Amino acid sequence: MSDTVSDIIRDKFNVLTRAERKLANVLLDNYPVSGMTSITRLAELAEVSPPSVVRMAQKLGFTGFPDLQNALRDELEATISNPIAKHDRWSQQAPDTHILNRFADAVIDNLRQSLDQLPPEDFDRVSALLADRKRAVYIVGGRITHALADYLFTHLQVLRENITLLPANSNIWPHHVLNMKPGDLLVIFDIRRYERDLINLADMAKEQDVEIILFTDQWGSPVGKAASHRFNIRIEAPSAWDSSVVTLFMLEALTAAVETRIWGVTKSRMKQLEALFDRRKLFR
Amino acid sequence: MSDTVSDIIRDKFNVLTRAERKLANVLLDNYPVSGMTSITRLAELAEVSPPSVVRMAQKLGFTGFPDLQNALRDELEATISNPIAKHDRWSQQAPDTHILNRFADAVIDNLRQSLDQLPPEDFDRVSALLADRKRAVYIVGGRITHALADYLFTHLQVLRENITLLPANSNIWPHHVLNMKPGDLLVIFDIRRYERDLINLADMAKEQDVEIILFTDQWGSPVGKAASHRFNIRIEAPSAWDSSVVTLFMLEALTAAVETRIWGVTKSRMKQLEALFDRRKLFR
DNA sequence: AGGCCTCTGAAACAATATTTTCAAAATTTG
DNA sequence: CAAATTTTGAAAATATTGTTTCAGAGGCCT
Repeated sequence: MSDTVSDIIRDKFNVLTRAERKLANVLLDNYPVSGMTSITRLAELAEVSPPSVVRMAQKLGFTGFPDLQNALRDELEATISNPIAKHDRWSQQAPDTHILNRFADAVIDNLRQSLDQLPPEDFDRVSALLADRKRAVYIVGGRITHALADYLFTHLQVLRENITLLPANSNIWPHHVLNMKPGDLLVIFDIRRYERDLINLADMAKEQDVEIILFTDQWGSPVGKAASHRFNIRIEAPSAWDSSVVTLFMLEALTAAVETRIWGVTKSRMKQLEALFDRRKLFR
Repeated sequence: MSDTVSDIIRDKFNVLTRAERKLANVLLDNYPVSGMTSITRLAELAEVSPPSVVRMAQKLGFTGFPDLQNALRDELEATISNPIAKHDRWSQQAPDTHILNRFADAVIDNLRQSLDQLPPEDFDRVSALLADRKRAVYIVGGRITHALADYLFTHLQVLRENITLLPANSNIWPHHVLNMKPGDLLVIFDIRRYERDLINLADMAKEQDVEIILFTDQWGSPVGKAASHRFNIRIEAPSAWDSSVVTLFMLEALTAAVETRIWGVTKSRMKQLEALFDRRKLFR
């Protein structure tokens, strides 16, 4: 890799003129952000004239000031960007363009950006709610997200009692709303295309003072208005569909957090479950 | 201290328009360096017009684009000049030890190792099999993996005809075996604890010359003996359970690969599906 | 399906930024 | 010390960026 701008400046410092050295000092001080202004302000800052800035840029080997500025920005980007985003190839054996690698890129990007947007306190608040055993939990998904709802249900059900998975058929949702008490939780999955029935359900539940936890995409389902907690998850993928990978990630992390909070309860439930399985000889 | 630009963007994300959201995404991706270019290049990057950039800047409360850019630069300076602040953006929000970060580490590790172990040719062979419309596809999962089976089913069903999801109840599996013809495919999910009924099912299917595709963990389900294709996936997680995230990743990548192979068929099926949905007014 | 409304980008325009020119100031050299 | 040389910034020229206007596109509602 070639030299950084600061390397070049230090290299050529002794052939710089008085005005140019003033500039060099300003650039190196608070590097490289100080170089991210206009040539005019940089000149003012160094108390030299704009032409001096141009001359120095050219002396350092750039075609002009914008060229130097681009170099600075690229360096900055390399410094700041996340190390996890920088990988060579996921599957060393497959070419970059193989769907596996393209998918891996997309998913990691989604993960990084989703985490970036999620304040940990929000996450903690939701895990606390789910760990509150006085609150019944209802879970519902849409056409595609039904499998995710199912997954969360399967896991939460082991952790604690009072978990209900609403059926796919929306006709009988009102029956379940009937059972909901104030303070209960309704976990809704709604990813574009947003489903009409889910909005109705959310509104009905809201009227009963049920707290709604929503998993949606970065654009945000209209259910968001009724929700008290919202996870906006990036779902982009090199495919005709969206990716649910990061959503599943959130569910697992959430499950793990709840598990930690009520480990006493969970532990004894898991033991009991083991015993039941043993009696049925379900596993080998 | 006042809000950062990224806070403002997230706050107002739901009142942003389509073009503005594209921009917001570009800005938040590689934040805040991506905002340090000219308005023209930023617009190009987000594939919107320069005026949209100005409008968004004003919507966010700045007088214009330069004003927003100054705010970004000030933030950048504050971040960089503070030696204690980590440049790692994940940990800016959550400490390293937060379950979210630990989970993310684990998942990325799982992904890397799973991809390393998977010869791309194997992956391609399986996607070719699933794209072969002469073969019927049966899908079955266990207690935990049932949701994954469901997910694969939902997606494959749109791609092509002749997909069947076996019910959770193993009593009626033999009925389905009865229908399987030589060359048909049986996709089995079996992750520890391996389930007894799945082995029986695999054996029965094998006797009918059905090709078995197995998704399992790094230790390998006993179904592996009967399987002609096997995905060994890392499933470790900082939790009492295993993680299904990478398995879901594989399913999505596989779906995307199949989709590419039979795009002609898939496209017309998707169109038809859209029309059916429209008639039902399922979505808003 | 049609009308209303919001959103969007092309193009014109305005404001800056960057570069060039050139003469004066500073520095070096004999 | 004065002439030659280099360096410098004011000002003009040029290039680019940022903003406004406005007509048409596209979405949303009835």
